[in-house]
Amino acid sequence: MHLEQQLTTAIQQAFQQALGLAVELSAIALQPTAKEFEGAYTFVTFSWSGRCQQRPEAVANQLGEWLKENSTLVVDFNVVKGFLNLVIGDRVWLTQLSAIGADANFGVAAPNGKKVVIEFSSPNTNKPLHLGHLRNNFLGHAMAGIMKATGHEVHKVNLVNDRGIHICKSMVAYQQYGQGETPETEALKGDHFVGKYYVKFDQVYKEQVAALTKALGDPVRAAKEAPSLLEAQQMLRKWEEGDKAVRALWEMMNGWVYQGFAATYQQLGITFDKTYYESETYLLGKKVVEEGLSLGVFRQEQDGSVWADLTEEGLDRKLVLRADGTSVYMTQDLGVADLRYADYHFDQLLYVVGNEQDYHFAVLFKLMQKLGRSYAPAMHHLSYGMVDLPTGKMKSREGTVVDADQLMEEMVRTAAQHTQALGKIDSFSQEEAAALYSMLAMGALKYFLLRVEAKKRILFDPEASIDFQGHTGPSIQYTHARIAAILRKAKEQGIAYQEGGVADSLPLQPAEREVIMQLYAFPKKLQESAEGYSPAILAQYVFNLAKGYNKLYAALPILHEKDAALQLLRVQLSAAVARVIKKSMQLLGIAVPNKM
RNA sequence: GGUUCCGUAGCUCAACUGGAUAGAGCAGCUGCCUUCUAAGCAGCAGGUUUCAGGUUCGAGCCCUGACGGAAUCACCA
Repeated sequence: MHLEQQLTTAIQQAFQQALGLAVELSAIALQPTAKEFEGAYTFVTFSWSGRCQQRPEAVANQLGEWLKENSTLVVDFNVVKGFLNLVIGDRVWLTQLSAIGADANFGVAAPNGKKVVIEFSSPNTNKPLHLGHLRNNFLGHAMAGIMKATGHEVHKVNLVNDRGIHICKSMVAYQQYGQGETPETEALKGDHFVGKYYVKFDQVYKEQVAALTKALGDPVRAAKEAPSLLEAQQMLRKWEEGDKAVRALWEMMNGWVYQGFAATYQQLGITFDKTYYESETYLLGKKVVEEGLSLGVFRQEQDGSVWADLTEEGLDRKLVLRADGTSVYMTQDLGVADLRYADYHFDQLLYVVGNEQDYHFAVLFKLMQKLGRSYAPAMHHLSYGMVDLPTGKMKSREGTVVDADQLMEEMVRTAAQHTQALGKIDSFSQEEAAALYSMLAMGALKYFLLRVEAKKRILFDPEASIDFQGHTGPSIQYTHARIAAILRKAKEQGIAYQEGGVADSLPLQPAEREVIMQLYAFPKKLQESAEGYSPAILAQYVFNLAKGYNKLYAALPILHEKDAALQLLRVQLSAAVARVIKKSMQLLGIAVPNKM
């Protein structure tokens, strides 16, 4: 049984025996003891003072006495005001370390039979990925790992936004200005090649609007009637009609983009179990709209448009079908939700989408509920803040974006410079070195984006490059490499260690105890991370673990320890830390090296 | 204007869901590599947690109201 459970049960008994009070187990909460006091767990007695008719200190003292006397876990206690600090015996911690070592899958929960679908990435096929997309991808991928490790059956799905007016804009621009160019002739990655025309369209469009505004004296009309826009709209209609030439152009350009995306995903280390395309799903919602009409959930206006009225729920009126019968975003999402459920019968459906769509999802979930979908409560929006620049929001059309491919390239270069300057990997082949640079670059980037709580916006200053020192991915990766070196040497020196079988009668140094406690907290942190849909919790955890280990590393000899039993213990402890660091980072989507 | 989210050290972020003297990293300053990887460790300095009230034994966290920032409220996606 878990230590904390054992302790709360013991405290329950202590209340009964020492104070004659029957207390519910769920009412007893423990917290970690603050660093400046002795002890591992703290029970706060202020709120019990009334029920016990005694001062908090008195309650704490009596509970403490009883626990020290009767609990095998508690070897000592101290009371500060209403805080009862419980000291757990070293034997207990060593036993736990032994158990951690013996469990090859420590922290990973057994399958719980719950099915989770995580939708993330969902790129548009008219432009390359930028830093904001990276946050989405990393969050989705990390959540998938975390949910899997907490026992869920996880399905990662991508819904590619491959149709619509924005795609047609790139197509129009290419048709007019492309002159037979291809990614090959221009030596450009496919997504960047297509993105170039999306930007080109916007330039042309703006010039036309400006000219037209002068001619008409009406900026609103000009914005709607600019020839390039009309062409794009015309192209969208042709696309929907299935016009052969338009479809061929569309397929060719999307094909280029997919090639580019494949390379980017490859470098990101991100994969999907299934990819959906909007071009195949955008019509699905129309049936749901009809169903909603017959149920009275939606209402049709004179002009034929269909609306949902959510004013009673504190939301607004929302369009679900245009007057001309074509779909809007919401129409599509209604249909796709049903499709997801039909495909997976999920217990949870997680949408990783930016907070600019908070309202959209609030409406979507409410509508699914009103439509009587049993799975409506299982839908959740993992909303995250934008990645902003000092100059404001990133805008693809205006070219004010931090391009993902370019950023990764720069970071790989920086990683290479750092590594070469330190000169610790001279024995590496070119390929090995390149793999390491990439691993470190991605570690820095991913950790940078994952360590911040999802809902907060991130400010990224392109002038100040992402660090490789301090509270960063590479510093955690470094800790792993350090331990790996120790373990290699231990083997060379013939120190035969098994991770289980830790001697339980050794005295522990504070640094060792601290690290064991941190290791022990891993499953709990993982659980919190999953329940809170928060990779940041795991990211913070693994940094603290690495920091705790580095402290130990600086304070105590490991292989140089003369006492064989202590030496063995420290090697075993090191091995366990390496394993948990590796696992945590892996769940976050970050690889760790054995040498750097 | 309505709704939602955010506001913590010069900067970037934590704070175990209401607990003890609010902690890390970066930047600045001081030390530590002829013992295991210095991408590390030890230390100094840095705070009226935006402000004003309230609830509570106890508030960065909960409530009310200001102030500042962001998103959204489209027959856009």
